[in-house]
Amino acid sequence: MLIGQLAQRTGFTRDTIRFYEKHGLIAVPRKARRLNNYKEYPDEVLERLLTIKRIKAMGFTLNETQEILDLVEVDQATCATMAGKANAKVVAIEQKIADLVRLRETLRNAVKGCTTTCAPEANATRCGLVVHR
Amino acid sequence: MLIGQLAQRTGFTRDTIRFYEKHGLIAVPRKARRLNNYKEYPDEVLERLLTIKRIKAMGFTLNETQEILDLVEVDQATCATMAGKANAKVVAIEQKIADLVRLRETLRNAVKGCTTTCAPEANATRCGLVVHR
DNA sequence: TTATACAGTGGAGCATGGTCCACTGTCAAG
DNA sequence: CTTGACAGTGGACCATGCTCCACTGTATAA
Repeated sequence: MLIGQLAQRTGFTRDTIRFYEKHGLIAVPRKARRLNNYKEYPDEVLERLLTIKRIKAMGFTLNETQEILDLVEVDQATCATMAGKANAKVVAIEQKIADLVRLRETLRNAVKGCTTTCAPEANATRCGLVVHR
Repeated sequence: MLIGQLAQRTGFTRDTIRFYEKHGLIAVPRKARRLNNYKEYPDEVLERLLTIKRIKAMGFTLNETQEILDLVEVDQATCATMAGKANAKVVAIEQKIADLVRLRETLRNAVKGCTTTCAPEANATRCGLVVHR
């Protein structure tokens, strides 16, 4: 199928698909061209793009996605390997969540300190939200 | 003081300080040069950098930090304004946290589905972690 | 015939926040 | 007098993931 079809069926834009192609996440066989030089994408590319979509939706970067696809390529993407990668990602996500929660508390405390020590129209340089006390 | 001192006392590297200078977050008066052309940073710059540090630590981007500093500049950084910005940031952070929590659940479910339906050495294309079922 | 929508390529640009580099000048110690 | 640490400038480069652009070729319908 042509790239437009592929775009429609994967939800990726043509530009994105071409971007992935440039970066080696997908590839068209050199001979898969129509007479007019249009690329004829085989169905496996559609499958692969849907796979990329799935993996990306799980929070993996394009590089990580690439690695995973490489493992699939050489048939080394075992359940244990993939579960391990996914679990590592869970840990990373939990770290990020913890960081954000801490940040949120910092902000909340700053707001509290500000609203309890100064009037709304007062200059915020006095309440610790802008300047260190 | 010279940039080295400033770096030491703020924890920013010289490069970062110069980067901030290039981007207008700080500025040295055009005349604040020693005879040897070294910049003589007034104490206000030190204060300003520490302020930047504080604001950044609250999760604001450099652009947002810039905006806040601009408000301070024209004395419009009231407690209400600042508390409002901080609260908006809290909301944004909570959105991010919610996204990450959902992502974590997606991953956990994927792992669970994988580990319950296939043996560790099995090919992960069969368990939904790589390919849509 | 011409407008349009599609296809191809290569490369620039965006946001974010620095980091590093080359090349030059200055100053103090040994 | 040389060495080293510091200062200055301008600009390139990094990761991330696209997005857009120019320029060209092809297919189709009015």
